[in-house]
Amino acid sequence: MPHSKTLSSPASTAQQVHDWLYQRIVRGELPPGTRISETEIADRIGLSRQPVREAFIRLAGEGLAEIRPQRGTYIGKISMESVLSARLIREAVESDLGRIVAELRPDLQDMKIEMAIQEQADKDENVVEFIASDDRFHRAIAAAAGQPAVWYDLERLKSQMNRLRHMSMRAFDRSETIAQHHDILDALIAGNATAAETAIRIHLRQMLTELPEMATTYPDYFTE
Amino acid sequence: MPHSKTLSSPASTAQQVHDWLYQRIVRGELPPGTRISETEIADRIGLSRQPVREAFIRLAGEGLAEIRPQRGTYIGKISMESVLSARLIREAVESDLGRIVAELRPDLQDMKIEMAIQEQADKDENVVEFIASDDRFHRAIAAAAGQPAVWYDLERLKSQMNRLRHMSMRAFDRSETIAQHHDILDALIAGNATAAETAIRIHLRQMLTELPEMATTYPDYFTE
DNA sequence: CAGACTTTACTTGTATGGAAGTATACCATA
DNA sequence: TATGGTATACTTCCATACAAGTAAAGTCTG
Repeated sequence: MPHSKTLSSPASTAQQVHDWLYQRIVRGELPPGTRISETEIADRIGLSRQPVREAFIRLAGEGLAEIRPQRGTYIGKISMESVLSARLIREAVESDLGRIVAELRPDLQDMKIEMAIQEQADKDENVVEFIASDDRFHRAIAAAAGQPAVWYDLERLKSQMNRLRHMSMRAFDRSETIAQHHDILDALIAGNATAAETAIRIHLRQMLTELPEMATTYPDYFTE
Repeated sequence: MPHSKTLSSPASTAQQVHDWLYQRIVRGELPPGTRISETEIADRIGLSRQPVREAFIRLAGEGLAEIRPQRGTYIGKISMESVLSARLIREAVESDLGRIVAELRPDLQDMKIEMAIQEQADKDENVVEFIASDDRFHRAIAAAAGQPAVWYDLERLKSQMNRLRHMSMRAFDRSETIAQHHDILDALIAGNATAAETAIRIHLRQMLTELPEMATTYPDYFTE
């Protein structure tokens, strides 16, 4: 859920449908190119088309679905271009945030905890939990830099990348990710801004090598 | 329009309503906090509530409107936090892009043209055209870096900032913006990566001084 | 058999009616 | 006058019906 009602509202039906589909898409349970239908989903969960339709509109706005009028709605394929764009943005932003954190030298207990969670999830081969912890690790960087709102913006871009990772995490080793996270955390704790920036840039460039391999393995899931 | 159907589709009614409202919001014609109603707008433009409603949903997804169930829909106020977040992201990303452009040393004729347009728009006090050219100037940086897709992502973040600028451009002098653009362009042409990064960071930090003044001038338009 | 046409079964888009909830004006009551 | 209950006029939400368009299967014709 990108920014689901943090509290109070019981969440409208349309919102619930959206969140449900969002999770399934990002986790790869609904592969790119899958056809989805307003009526079919509405019947399946016992609703009218209207709330389902509104969920589709939201998903399309997030770039996760493509509505082709009078033709059908499809789970959006992963745009190579937009993933590369999101990656570049993350590298630029998070390396800046890393410098800030290294200079502030705040408490980083949260990040240490996430490291432990990741190591456990790696042993258990629990991919979903591993990625969730990875997200929290990176979010903690923004929070430590005093810029928690930045993460909300990055999160939107990350949705496309997360779809990739749910596919690739089985193929690519998580141990390297963990090692890179350690490098980042060490540099932050040491208060070495330059080392932190370097470690973050290296970490986020990892995808540049993974992406082409993914594209050849699952060519149908990509466009461009 | 964020990424309106680039071609082909005659654009659905809902899409047209969305684009219409989008322009009015970003240009400040619909001030933050304004109440809008499905039925009222539908009646005014001779449509049913459905397409209007769907336009509202899109706008809410872009953070430009706030739908309060059973209470009403309002033009979103400008979140201080999210503007600062967007600003930080732009600084990080565009300074990286600036380094790339300075090293590539591509043709920058487009940007020179925009400079001329800005100077003319300044004389004419044509705020809308000035901001449009400003956008194209920054987009050209991304294009020159070989990363045109990055601009699409930044554009979404910029929508909030543009609302501010349409308000502030009358109050703040455009001449300083033009001077800073010249500094950026000079550094890019000279191929000086460090100077380009510095010039871009200075330019994008401008808002840090403008924002507090705006917030005290129009307190009702902001939250947080 | 090949090809153009027609039918048919889908799809999303729009219109409309009512359901559920909120806020305000009104009015009775102390 | 002040206060609390109640009707009323809104709002968005959901369900349903129909309109417009697409695509593919079937059918007729040469």
